[in-house]
Amino acid sequence: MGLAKSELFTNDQNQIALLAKVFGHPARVAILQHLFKINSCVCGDLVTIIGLAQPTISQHLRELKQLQLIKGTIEGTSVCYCINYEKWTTMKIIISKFLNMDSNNSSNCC
Amino acid sequence: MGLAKSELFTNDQNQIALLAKVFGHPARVAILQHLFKINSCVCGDLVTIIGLAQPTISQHLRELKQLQLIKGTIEGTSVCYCINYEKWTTMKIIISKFLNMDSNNSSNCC
DNA sequence: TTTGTCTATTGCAATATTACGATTAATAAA
DNA sequence: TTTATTAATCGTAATATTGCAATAGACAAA
Repeated sequence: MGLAKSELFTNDQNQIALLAKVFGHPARVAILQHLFKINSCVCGDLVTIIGLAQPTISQHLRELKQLQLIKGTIEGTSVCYCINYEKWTTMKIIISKFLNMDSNNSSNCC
Repeated sequence: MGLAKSELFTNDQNQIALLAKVFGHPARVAILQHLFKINSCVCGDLVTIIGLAQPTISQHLRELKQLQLIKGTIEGTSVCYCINYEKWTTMKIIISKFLNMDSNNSSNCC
């Protein structure tokens, strides 16, 4: 079907999946890593840095923007992107909570 | 295309994406949460718990097994699944490192 | 052996994702 | 105004994902 049956799952489970999904492509990982590395806005040169076509990068940026993990500011003809640190922190709390499930119990039965 | 151009990215970026992808579906999130919750093997009742058809659950389990995040032990006619704590820890280190990129620099420019 | 139970696999339909060429929209510069 | 630059959107092709019915395979019990 290609469509997840999200009504079967809790809001928490759906939210974790939604956030994780955006990290599920190396281009979006690379974009985020670059934004953190330069620690300021990136205006335009992401296409050159990543190596994918401009519409493709634009599509990946839109997905990151939809989850508000990045912000875009219009600067003349170009657009400057940077990390939305507030949302990044919120996301990190949700994902970390999920990843640290093992801290309670760590006995392996098999 | 539907196919990521993984040759454009580093091994690190591809690995992060690959791991994140498996968490990008609420059913797999729910399966993992259940395995941690009961803290022992689950033999067979995952289909009842999740509410998806048996072949669908089997498919999700296979993806989790491929990344070795879970282990399956044959127990008579049924199969018992449990968390692979070692691999879980390895995965957690990789993802956490990625998520904590913001700890170095946290000044927002826009 | 036969029957029942449980899980994996196969095959397929519906939908999603990825990628990019072509185009559009917006602004800056000439 | 015209031209150039930059990014978003549209349209489309190729591939991936999700979900399930049907089937197969493995084992236990009768």
